[in-house]
Amino acid sequence: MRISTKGRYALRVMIDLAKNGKDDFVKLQEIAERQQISEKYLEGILGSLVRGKLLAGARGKAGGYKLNCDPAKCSVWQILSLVETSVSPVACLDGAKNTCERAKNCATLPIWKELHAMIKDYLDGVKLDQLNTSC
Amino acid sequence: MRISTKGRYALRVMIDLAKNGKDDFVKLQEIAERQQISEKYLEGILGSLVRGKLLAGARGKAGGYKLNCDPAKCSVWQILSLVETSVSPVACLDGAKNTCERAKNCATLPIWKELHAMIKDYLDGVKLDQLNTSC
DNA sequence: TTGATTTCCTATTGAAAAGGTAGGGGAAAG
DNA sequence: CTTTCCCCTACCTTTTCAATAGGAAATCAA
Repeated sequence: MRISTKGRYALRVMIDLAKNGKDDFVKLQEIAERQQISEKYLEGILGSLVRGKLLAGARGKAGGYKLNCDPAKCSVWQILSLVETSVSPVACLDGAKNTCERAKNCATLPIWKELHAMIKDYLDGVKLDQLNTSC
Repeated sequence: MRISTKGRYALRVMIDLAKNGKDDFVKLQEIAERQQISEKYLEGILGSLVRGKLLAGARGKAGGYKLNCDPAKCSVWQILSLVETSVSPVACLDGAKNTCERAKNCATLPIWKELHAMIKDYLDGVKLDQLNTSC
């Protein structure tokens, strides 16, 4: 998988909120400004994170976004899964079942499968609270 | 990194030649037919592998392509590096030095670096002769 | 030395995905 | 009634992917 801007932005925002949004809701505008990301673009990314329950969104005057997960349990993999269009190294591993007709006797498939598992395991092991939130 | 068709084709061809091209040169046409890949497209991929010394190419009547490396030493990583436009999970790790201005205090960079190292190590550990050349 | 064969090299094309931008309508909270 | 998220559609630009086209250069055999 190639990490797109969506994934990188999402991760940065989660780190930002782990640091700056402990109690109160933080406005989209504020996050966007601090992270130097277009408001409108970020809106879509935050929407995915809210739908995925990693963030809580609140409307109205004192509204905004807030962490909705334990930073010690929330993994990089979880975050990326919510915003990336694909999280596998090859397209044939994307869906629930492999639709490639070569799959049965594909000599390279086992490599991609193991690679995918490795990446998932690693990123699932890195939690939000292990990341340097001081910068 | 997302593995593109170039990378996957290259790997399949290397496996093919490890099996079918032990001594003689094998024609492009023959490889393309066996692997069901467009001749012209494959030509470019094979060119990269030749320039990278993993294959030997010979022109003329009895020409074609042949393995130019020890299958016990040639790794998947080596092959992919020659044909993929990028082999890192994020763009900022692509060049020799990181040109991202956020690099110095980027909280996420260490993750991408380690992820990249993991992927490289794994794929560098898988050699051509460990792959199932029977299918 | 001519002509067939086959790789080598460069350019071009077409389609899809990435990375946004713009706008508006609705719901909820204060 | 203002603020803010929420959700949707449409549009745009750039880059990458995948593939095609055409010819030059080398090899070898007759």
